Amino acid sequence: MRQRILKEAEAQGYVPNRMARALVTGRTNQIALCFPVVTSPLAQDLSRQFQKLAHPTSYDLLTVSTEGARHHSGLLAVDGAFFFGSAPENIPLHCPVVEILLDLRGTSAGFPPRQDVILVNLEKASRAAINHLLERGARRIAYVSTPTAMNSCEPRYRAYSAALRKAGLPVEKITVNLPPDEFHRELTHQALEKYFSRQGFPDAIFCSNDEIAIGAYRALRQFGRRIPEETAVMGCHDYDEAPDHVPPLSSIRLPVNDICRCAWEMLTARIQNPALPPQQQLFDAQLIVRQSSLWKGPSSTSSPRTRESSNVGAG
Amino acid sequence: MRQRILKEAEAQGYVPNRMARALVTGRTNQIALCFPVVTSPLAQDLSRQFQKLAHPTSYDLLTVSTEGARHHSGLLAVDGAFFFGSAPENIPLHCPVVEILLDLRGTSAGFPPRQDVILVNLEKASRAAINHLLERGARRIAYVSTPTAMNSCEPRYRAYSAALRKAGLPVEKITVNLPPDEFHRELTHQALEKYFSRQGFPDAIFCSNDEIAIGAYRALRQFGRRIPEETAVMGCHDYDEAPDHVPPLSSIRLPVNDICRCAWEMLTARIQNPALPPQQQLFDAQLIVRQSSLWKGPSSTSSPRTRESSNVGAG
DNA sequence: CTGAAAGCGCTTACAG
DNA sequence: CTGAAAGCGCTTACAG
Repeated sequence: MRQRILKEAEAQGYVPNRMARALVTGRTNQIALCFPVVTSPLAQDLSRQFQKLAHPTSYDLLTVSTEGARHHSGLLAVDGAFFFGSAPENIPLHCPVVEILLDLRGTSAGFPPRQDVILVNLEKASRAAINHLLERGARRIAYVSTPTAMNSCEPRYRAYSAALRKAGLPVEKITVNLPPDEFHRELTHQALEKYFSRQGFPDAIFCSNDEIAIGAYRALRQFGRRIPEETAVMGCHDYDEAPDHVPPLSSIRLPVNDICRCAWEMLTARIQNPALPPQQQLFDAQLIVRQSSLWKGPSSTSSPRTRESSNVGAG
Repeated sequence: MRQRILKEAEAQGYVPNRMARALVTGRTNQIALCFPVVTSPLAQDLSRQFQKLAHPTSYDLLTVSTEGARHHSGLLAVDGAFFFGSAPENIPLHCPVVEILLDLRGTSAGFPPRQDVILVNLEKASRAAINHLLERGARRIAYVSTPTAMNSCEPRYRAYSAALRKAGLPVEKITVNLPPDEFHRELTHQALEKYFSRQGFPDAIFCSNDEIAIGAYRALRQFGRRIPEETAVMGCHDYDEAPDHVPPLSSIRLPVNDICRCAWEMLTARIQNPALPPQQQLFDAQLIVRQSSLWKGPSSTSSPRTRESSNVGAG
C-alpha cells in the first residue's frame, strides 16, 4: 500500500523540499567554500579541486566571499565550511570548519590554536627560490606584491627580506595596488612599466603570485628586456598555465590537490563525528625551476633585442 | 521593550536560521550555477563573472554539475538558476531559470521555445575564423575537438565543414577524447603528437576551445613546427591567458561579461516578477586575430628550427 | 505596540 | 505495516 503511494509520488515528479528536510534533520547537504577573494586564481584552483571532490558525494558547494561588507542575512545553511586564509569570525556559521592557512610559525602572530587546520609552509620554498636566484648571480632582486603580501608576517616577504639581509643586499619592494576582483596582469604591467622606467631593471623579480609574474613578463617584453637572461622572474602558486608561458615560468608550487583532498577528509570526518580530536596537517610548498628564473647576467649571450619572438625549441 | 530584546539577541550573537526562514518565506537567497562540467575553463570564467555580480547582493551562489549520474537528494534550495548548455530537466528545480545556449537556429534541433534564454551565435564568428585562415592561404585545415563538439548541430563544426565544402577542400577531423574533469592540455598534446606523426601537419588547426589550442601549441613545439608560419592555430573562447601565450593566440571571443550581466538581470527580474513575458537575448561571438593564425605557408622565412625560444619583441 | 497562534514541508517517534 | 501527532525555527497575520 505504502509502496504504491511512493511510486505514484515519484511518477508525478515529486521531489522532497530540501529546506523543510534540512530544518528537521539539521543537514543541508551543502558545504561552503570561503575565500577572501573568490575570483583569485588560487581560489579558482581550490574551487575546482573541491568541485571534483564534491561531485561523487551528495554535497553541493557554496562559494562565499569573506571580504567586503556583505550583509549575510542569517546563518549560512551549510553542514561544514572550508576557510582559506581568513578567520571564520566574519561569517555567521555554526558548523564544523577546516581552515587552510599559511604557516606563520615563528612570527609574532604565533600558532593559531584552531581545531581543524591545514598549514602550508611557504617560507621554506620561498627561501629556496631566493637562494636559487642568488646562486645564479642575481644581486638586485625585487619583491613584487599587493599590499596584503607586503608585511613582516607574510612568509614570502619574510623569506625574501631575511635572505637578502643575510647576503648583505638591499631589499627592493614594489607594491602593486590591485582591486580585488580585477584582472591583475594589465594593472601589474602598468605599475611595473612606471617603476622600470624610473628605477631601471632588477636582475630578478620575485612575485607573490603567478598573475603578477605574467604582468611582469608583459612589462619586461615591452622594454625588450630578455627573460631570464637579463631579468629573471619567479612566480608563486604554479598554476596550470605556468609551463606554457614563454619562457616557462619558474614558480613555487602549492600542493593544491593534496591540500584539498586532505581538507575534504578532515571536514567529512568532523561532520560525521564532532567529538573527534583536533586534526592538523602541514604541507610544504615546492620550488619548481623552469626557464624564467635562469638568470645569466650582463655577460651572457649578447644577442640584443632584435629578432621577433619565436616559438621554436621550447619543447 | 521589543528593541531591548532584539539588541540583547544580537549581543548574544544570535543569527536567524536560514532554512527555517526559507521554509516560511519561500526564499533561500541562493542561486544555482549549473554547468555540464563545472571545472571547464569556460565554466570557471562564467562562475567568476557571476561571483562578481552576486557579491554586492544578498545571494549566495551554488555550483552544480548537471552531468554525471549524481543523486540529488531533493529539490535544490535555490530561488533561481542559470543553466549553461544543458537542459534543466536533469535537475530537480522548481524555480525561475535562465538558460545560456549556443544558438542552433537553422539546424535540425530548431529554436528552443524556452522562457528566458540567452543565445550565443558562435557560427558566424566560426565562419569568419575559417575564412580568415583560407584567405591566409591555408588549404589543409583541421578541426580538433572533443566528441561532444564534433556533430552536425555544433556551430563550430557546422561553420567549419560548410566553409571547407564551399572552398572545395577536404574536411579533416581530429577527435580528442578527454575525461571531463582532467587537465586537457597534456592529453591533447599526446593525441596530436600521435596524429601528427602519422598524418603530418595541417596548415592550420581550428580548435574547439583554447585549452585544446594550447595542447596543440605543445605538440607543434615538440616537433619544432613554427606557429603560425608553418601551422596556424585558432582557439575558441578567448580566455584571459590568450594574449600572453607565445605567439599570442587568435581565438573566438565569447562575450562572457555581457552574457553574465544580461543573464543576471533576466533572472533577478524573473524572480521579482514571475508573470514577466519571456525574455530573450542574442549575443555574437567575435573573431580576435592575434599572431597564432597568421599563416605564411612553406614559402615564408626559411629560418628553421634552430635557435632557442626567445621572448624578445612580443610587446 | 506586544503576545499567542498558525503554519511553511518535512522526519521521527509513537500509538493503533 | 500504516496513520496521526509532535516538532524543527522561523514569519505572518490576528487578537489583545
